[in-house]
Amino acid sequence: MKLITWNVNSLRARLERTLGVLDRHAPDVLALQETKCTDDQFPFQELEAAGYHAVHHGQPKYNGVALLSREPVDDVRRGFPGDPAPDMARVVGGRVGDLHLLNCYVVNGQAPGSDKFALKMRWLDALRDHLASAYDPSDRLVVVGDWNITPDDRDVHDPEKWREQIHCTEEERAQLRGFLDWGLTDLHRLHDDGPGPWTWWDYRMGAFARGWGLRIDLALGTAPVAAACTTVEVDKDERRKTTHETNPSDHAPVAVTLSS
DNA sequence: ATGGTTGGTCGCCAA
Repeated sequence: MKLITWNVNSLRARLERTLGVLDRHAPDVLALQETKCTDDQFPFQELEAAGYHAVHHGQPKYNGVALLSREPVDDVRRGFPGDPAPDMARVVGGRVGDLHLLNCYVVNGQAPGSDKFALKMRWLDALRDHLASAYDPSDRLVVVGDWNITPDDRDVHDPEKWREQIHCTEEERAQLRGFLDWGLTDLHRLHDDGPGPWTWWDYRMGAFARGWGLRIDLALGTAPVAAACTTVEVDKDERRKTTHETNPSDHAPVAVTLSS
C-alpha cells in the first residue's frame, strides 16, 4: 500500500502535474489538500481515466480536500461534527479495505495572536475530539495532510528565526502532541531523525533554491500502521520547476508505504 | 525600510 499526501494548491492549475504524480508513483491513494474548487469544477473524468476513484469535499475558491483511490472508498465522511468553521471544506475521511483514512487541511492561522490563530486552536480542539469519538487507537488509521505545524525544531530550516512564528509556536506544537498522545505516531520520524526533510517552501525570496523550508505535511498513524510503515519519502523533484513548464505547488508530495 | 510569489478571480484575499 502506497499512500501520498500533497497540498496541490489548486487542482485545476495542476491537473497535469497531478496526473504526473499518479503516473510516476502509482500510489494506491493520493490525498489532496487545497483543491480550491467546487464539486462541479472537479476533474472526475480525467482522474477516472487515470484509474482512480475520487471523493471530493470542495467549496468555491478556497480549501477543498480529496481522496483519490485505485480501490473504491467506503464510509466517506465530508467534514466532521463540531467543526467551528463548517463552511470550510478541510477534512475528508474514508476507508479503503481495512485502512481508515483521514485527510486534513489544517487552518493556517496566519500569525500568533490573530483571530485566525485562535480559530486554528479551536479547530484543532474539535478535530481531536472527533478523532477520539470516531476512531480507536487500535484501528488501522492514517491521518494525513497539511498540518501547518512543525512538530519540533528539527522540522525547521532556521529554528531561531522561526521561534514562535506561525507554524512553529509552542501552542501549535502542543496541539499536535495532543494527537500523538491519543495514539498516533509521526511516521516520518520512524525512519529519519532529521533535521529535515522539508515539505513546504515559500514561493517568495527563492526559498526553495536557498533551502528555506519547513516540514508541515505529515502522515500520522496508529500503532498497527506504524508497525507496517516501511518508508516515508518526500518527492522534492515535484517542487522543482524544471519537470514541466507549469509552476509547482509550494508543497512537495509525501509518500508513505505500508507492508501487506 | 520592507522584503515579494502564486492562485482564484478581476479587487483584492489567502497562503
